[in-house]
Amino acid sequence: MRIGELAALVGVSTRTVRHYHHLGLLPEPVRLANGYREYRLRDAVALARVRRLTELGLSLDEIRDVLADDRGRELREVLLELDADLARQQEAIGASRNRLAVLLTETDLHPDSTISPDMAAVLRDLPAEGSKFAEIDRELLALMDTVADPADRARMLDLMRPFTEPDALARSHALYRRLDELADADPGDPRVAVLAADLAAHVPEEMATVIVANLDSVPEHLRPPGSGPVEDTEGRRWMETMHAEVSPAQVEVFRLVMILLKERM
Amino acid sequence: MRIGELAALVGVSTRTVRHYHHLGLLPEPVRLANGYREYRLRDAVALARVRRLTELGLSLDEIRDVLADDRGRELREVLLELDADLARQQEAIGASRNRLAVLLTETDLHPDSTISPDMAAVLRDLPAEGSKFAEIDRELLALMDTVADPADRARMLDLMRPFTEPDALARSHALYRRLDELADADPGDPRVAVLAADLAAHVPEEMATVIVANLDSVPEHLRPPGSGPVEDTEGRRWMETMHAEVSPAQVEVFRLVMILLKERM
DNA sequence: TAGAAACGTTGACGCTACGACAAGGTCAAA
DNA sequence: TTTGACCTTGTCGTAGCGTCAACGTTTCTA
Repeated sequence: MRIGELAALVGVSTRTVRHYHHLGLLPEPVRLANGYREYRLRDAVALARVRRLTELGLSLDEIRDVLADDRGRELREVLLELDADLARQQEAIGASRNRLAVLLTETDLHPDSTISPDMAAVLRDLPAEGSKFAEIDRELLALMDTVADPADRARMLDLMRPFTEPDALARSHALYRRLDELADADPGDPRVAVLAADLAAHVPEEMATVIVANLDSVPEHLRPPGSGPVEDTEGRRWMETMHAEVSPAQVEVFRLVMILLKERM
Repeated sequence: MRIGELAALVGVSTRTVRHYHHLGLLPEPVRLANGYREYRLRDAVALARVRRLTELGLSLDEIRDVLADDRGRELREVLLELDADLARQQEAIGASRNRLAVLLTETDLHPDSTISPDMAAVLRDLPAEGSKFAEIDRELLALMDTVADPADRARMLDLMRPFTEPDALARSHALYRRLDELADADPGDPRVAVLAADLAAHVPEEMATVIVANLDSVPEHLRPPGSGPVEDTEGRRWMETMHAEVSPAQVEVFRLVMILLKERM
């Protein structure tokens, strides 16, 4: 029997047979005078054995180990491990399909599959309307939605709910507009302190708690207890990471908001 | 934001980020004077988007297509296809686990996982007892068990059942011994025709039917209607492929058996 | 009997989605 | 000043073969 017949008999390619020779999974048979490999029935049996094991999901390395240790509980252990692995895969696939099912039912409304439907609803209720800072908030929300784990995500959605009510929404946009107006202002501008107070008042109790609890993720220069105007570079760089050009006055607003929220606790 | 922060924020390695740049999944951000990449929030959002899609099981190529065509039913089609694919995988894994479960309960009795438990039982009932031809039959059975599809496998097991009865077994071994005895005999030996007749008589009706129906898988020189002794090389090479050294007399026995089975129809 | 088609041989590169180096340059703290 | 934690590009490795390339052998056909 030559390599093509053998391969056809067992249902693999000749390349596969040679590959198994190369890895030592299948002994090299005798060669004819012309250099062709000459196989016998036992080779077909051995090859079929290897195939069965691969179809069970064993890696070729594992198969080599099994064939080496030949017979014994070694195989049993490998199979048990394999079964556990397959169980995990099944779970993972099931989870993926669940997410897919949700996406597929919602994808007509929101063709962006990279955010959850719940968050998509929130984002729809919080339009940016041309404000740079509103856009930042939207991006932050989208990011946290994809990055946070499900529990945090649910918590965050809870926190955002108050902002989707109509009059809260109107107030938000007024505040965004006042922030945008400070683009060319000085940090000492009288509007800064007023806006900071209004912003802090606009933050619901629960969200304020969360913000204060996470103050250490805010750069040093924006954090209370600090006094005096923010040094330009540091806080500004952080804010600009958030994608927009930020003026010193705007940076100062956020520093004051942080202080006010902290004091409210 | 530098690459390390970005990666940590989204939960991937820096290598992954650079890989996505290389594949064009993520735009290269501006470089600082020192050559470092400087990221902004939008990059984190984009990266998180890619991650979501990979976690859904899309390949990076598919993601690039989705991002290029951006928005639209394109994505929906990909997701539907993906879901079908995952369903297939689930089925395949389920089938594997079923086979594994069977194997794991039977593996104590038969530590060879490459043959089905049913066939293992048949092989246990058909010991070779030192006969070369019995060994060939065993190997053929093992091979067909791993290569054939389930329906054929079940059919084959049915066909083999008569041979596992005690007195059929005894008769089989007597015949195997007589075959072995012809190792050095001449094709014209008087025992040849007698043994062929006894062998043919030993084959149950159903199996004879199957053999005759598949005569075309038997090499030319062993097939009826032929007369006169088999030409040495062809049939012999085929028999030897079956792993044992075969004498011309033994080859002739099989040729006669084929003729007798055909006549019986 | 010649040529083509269908086999066989070895060797090398390609594919996925990065991980793990190497061999450097940059930057902040000790 | 040195150490350590970053950053840069580039290359090799992974699993299980598919798919050439470049060549020799066998077999069928005109």
